[in-house]
Amino acid sequence: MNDIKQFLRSNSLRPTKQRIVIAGYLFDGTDKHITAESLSTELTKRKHIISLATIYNTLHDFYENGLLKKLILSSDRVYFDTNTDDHHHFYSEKDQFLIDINKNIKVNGLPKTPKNKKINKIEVIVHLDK
Amino acid sequence: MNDIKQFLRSNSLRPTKQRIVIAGYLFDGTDKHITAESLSTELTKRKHIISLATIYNTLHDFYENGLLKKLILSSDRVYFDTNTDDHHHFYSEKDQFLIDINKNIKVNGLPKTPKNKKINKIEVIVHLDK
DNA sequence: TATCAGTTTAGAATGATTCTAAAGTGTTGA
DNA sequence: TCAACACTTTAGAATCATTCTAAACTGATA
Repeated sequence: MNDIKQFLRSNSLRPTKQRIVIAGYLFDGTDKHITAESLSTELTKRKHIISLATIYNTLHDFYENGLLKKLILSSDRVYFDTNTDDHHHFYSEKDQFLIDINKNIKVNGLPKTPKNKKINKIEVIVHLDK
Repeated sequence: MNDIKQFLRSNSLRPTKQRIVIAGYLFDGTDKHITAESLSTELTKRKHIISLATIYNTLHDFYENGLLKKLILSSDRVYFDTNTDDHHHFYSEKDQFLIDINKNIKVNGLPKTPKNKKINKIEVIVHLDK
């Protein structure tokens, strides 16, 4: 709990009740893929009632501070990933199925980066099913 | 024009006025990345007034019939790509910048596909800037 | 050319996300 | 310890891409 406060502070986030609860859940040591909706459901299940607006704010704040990765996989919801290491994903739209690929993937044969641009990150999505 | 009609028919799409216009624009030989909005703007510029609903319907129909690729890159709009070959993309969210990578990319080191799943496609997105 | 299934369309509805502005709360300095 | 204020939270409204509805229209067929 004080760990969490310190953790938030060290990421320039004021440790409010809500952020402490959310961070406590998200960063419990197990990698998680969540959406605003799924996070809200999970917190409610644990008797922590936090408004959706705050959940959106918090996910955004955590993302902006590098505590979460944002995944754009579907047009109807945004996923966040608590694993912020460089990694990739298996994804099944049909089954809402999302698994990290932590193995070291190599992408070979990339052409020259467009003029005046820098590569920020390379994302590999392995789409399953159809 | 009759080419386009045949083209639509051969893809089990009834060649309506609107579809002919849209297909004529989309499949003119040059690869295009479009959104419903950008397509609407482009058609309006060419004096072809087609309702947004029809534009959405048509993009969806073309996609369902394999004439377009769908690209989920941003949470606030869906891109379609007239290049349906296996290929990848450079993408800059900041600049709404999207370029095909047609070179042969190889992704090495993928782990085993999850049980009972089949790989549908592998998508590589090279994110530029930040 | 009549008929009808497939299409188009205006306008309403949807739903995730963002915005607003008012009330609440960490933090800081004295 | 506490006043003061900047930062947060929140309910509810607003936004906006996309989908839905159901009525009018049209390509295909016989």
